[in-house]
Amino acid sequence: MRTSQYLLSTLKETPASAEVISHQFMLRAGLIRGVASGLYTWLPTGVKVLKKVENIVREEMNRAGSIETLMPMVQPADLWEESGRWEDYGPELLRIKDRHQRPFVLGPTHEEVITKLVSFELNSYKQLPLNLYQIQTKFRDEIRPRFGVMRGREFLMKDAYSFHLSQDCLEKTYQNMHKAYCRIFDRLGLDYRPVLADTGSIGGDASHEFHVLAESGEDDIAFSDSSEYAANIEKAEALAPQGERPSATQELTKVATPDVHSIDEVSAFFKTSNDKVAKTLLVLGECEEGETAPIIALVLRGDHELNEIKAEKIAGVAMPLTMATDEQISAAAHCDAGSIGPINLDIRVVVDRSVEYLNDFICGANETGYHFTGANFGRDINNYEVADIRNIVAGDPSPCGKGKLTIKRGIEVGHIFQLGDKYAKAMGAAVLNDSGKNQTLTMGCYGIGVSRIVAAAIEQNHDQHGIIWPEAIAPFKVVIIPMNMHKSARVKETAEKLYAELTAAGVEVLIDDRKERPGVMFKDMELIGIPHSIIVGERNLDNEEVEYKNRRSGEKSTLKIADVNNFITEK
RNA sequence: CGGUGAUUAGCGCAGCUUGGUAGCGCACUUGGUUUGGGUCCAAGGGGUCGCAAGUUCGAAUCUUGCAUCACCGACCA
Repeated sequence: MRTSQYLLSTLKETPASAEVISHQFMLRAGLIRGVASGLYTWLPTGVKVLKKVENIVREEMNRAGSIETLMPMVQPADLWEESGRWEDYGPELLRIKDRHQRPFVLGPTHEEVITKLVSFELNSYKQLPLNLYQIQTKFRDEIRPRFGVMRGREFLMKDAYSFHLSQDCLEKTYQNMHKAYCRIFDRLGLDYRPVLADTGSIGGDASHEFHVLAESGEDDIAFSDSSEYAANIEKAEALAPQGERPSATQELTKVATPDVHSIDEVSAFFKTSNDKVAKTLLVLGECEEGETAPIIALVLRGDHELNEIKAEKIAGVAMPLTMATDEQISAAAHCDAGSIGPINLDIRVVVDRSVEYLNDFICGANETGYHFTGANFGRDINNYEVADIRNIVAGDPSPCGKGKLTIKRGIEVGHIFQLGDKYAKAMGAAVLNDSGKNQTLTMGCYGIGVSRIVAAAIEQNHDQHGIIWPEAIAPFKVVIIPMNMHKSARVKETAEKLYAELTAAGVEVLIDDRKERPGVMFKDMELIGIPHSIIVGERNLDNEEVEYKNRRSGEKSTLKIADVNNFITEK
């Protein structure tokens, strides 16, 4: 490709709307342009990268025995009514009508379509297991799109669905997909980790997310420092403290604490630390429609944060988790939010494992402006349940039993999980088994955010000058940068010869044949992040040489012109 | 959806307080100059100042409403 005949579209300045580095470089290097919030046009260079990611995903899915299909983005509403998600999915599902006023949705995912398909196409156990995938555009009407294509509303996704008669068979495919995902991210050249993930409402143990590690990631990942254990913080279990709870040494004492509300204020008032204070949050419990929701108290140590996923899983707690309003708080605890405590509270009380271990702690007295000191379980509080409801913090013991946890940020680029029979049951996907009986299928589903990978790769591979593409997904492998080609016939001739040779050898090569000063070319090519540069200048031609520069290492060397082709081809 | 801020040329911004014919840098075009790290000089083209209403002789500027965008929060297979 010649830059003179290409659409390079680089920007010198960073558009003000781009917050994260990948978004800035994607705009500056001419990979994407915004069209509306969360919607982007992919420019030629961006498309080249996107296609490379897509092809690696496709090759490895094919290799793993998955079969490519393509489903429509626009899906009829009745499929979603059949699965129950027309009601459940919420406003993230974009609902549209056709000219006949018939309702449709823009597909945020394709479980409905694929399961319906399979229910028609499969009749016999002999056709199982089956694993189908597609690489296709999804639309999710995110509340807040951000970070460019990292969280866009329209994005490219690879989604695969597998169908089985037995859990055993599903687990085999699941493991196979796990391996295929590792191969994909290995080939992409990314620093990634498979981590245990929450399975949502489906339950079961088997769900993994694949995270690219980067500071700008939106998820917290917990790692053991001495084992392979890694889990999304939503999922990571906080173990109960070891040993016996220390016994009570103080009397329960009510202390006036005027204008003291937050945990920080409480611990400052009592000149102690947050971990000696219990905070009590009131949430709504489940109830029948029209009834008044019961209120449930969740008690955490002052220095810990509530894990909403864990809290939602407690039987009787409303899903989604809903905090009580001020009115509900004063009705249930007879005080303001800043003075709630578990003592003499006549509602259901769930305390975190770490709280139960406390002795002589401080908590609200359920009377506005008062706190208790010297609170103790067993003596002052007897009616309570214990559960794991907090986020783990760095330094907690690993749930696997080995080592302590550290926390890093990750970008979720893949997610695999075992779906069970939720959709198969709803959409009537069943086959005759070997005893001639109708049997509902069990499913797995496996997603990769293809467009998000492009952004994640940049987050992980850049410097102050621009992108440093991993070799496998670079838009071009090599760029030829001629110095003052329009002045020097020798330079032009050599650059053109190398361009022809490399092109003939099947190398993706870009030649910068613009009439630009060298500095402009260098800056642009570094911004775009092409891994290898060949610089052709008068300076080296007398020796039949050109200069080579590596984008990642910065390493420079001179090459004999005759050796360039082999040198680049072997890279 | 709550909070914050923004909206003036393709991009980055000034002008608004104190109303009076719309500016700067980059990019673009032309000519010259320069040529191994975003040269320099000159001349150009490009904007009904987000939209609507109001105040006023006169509105980018003041008032009101709306829209869009971004950030923080909540939310998120």
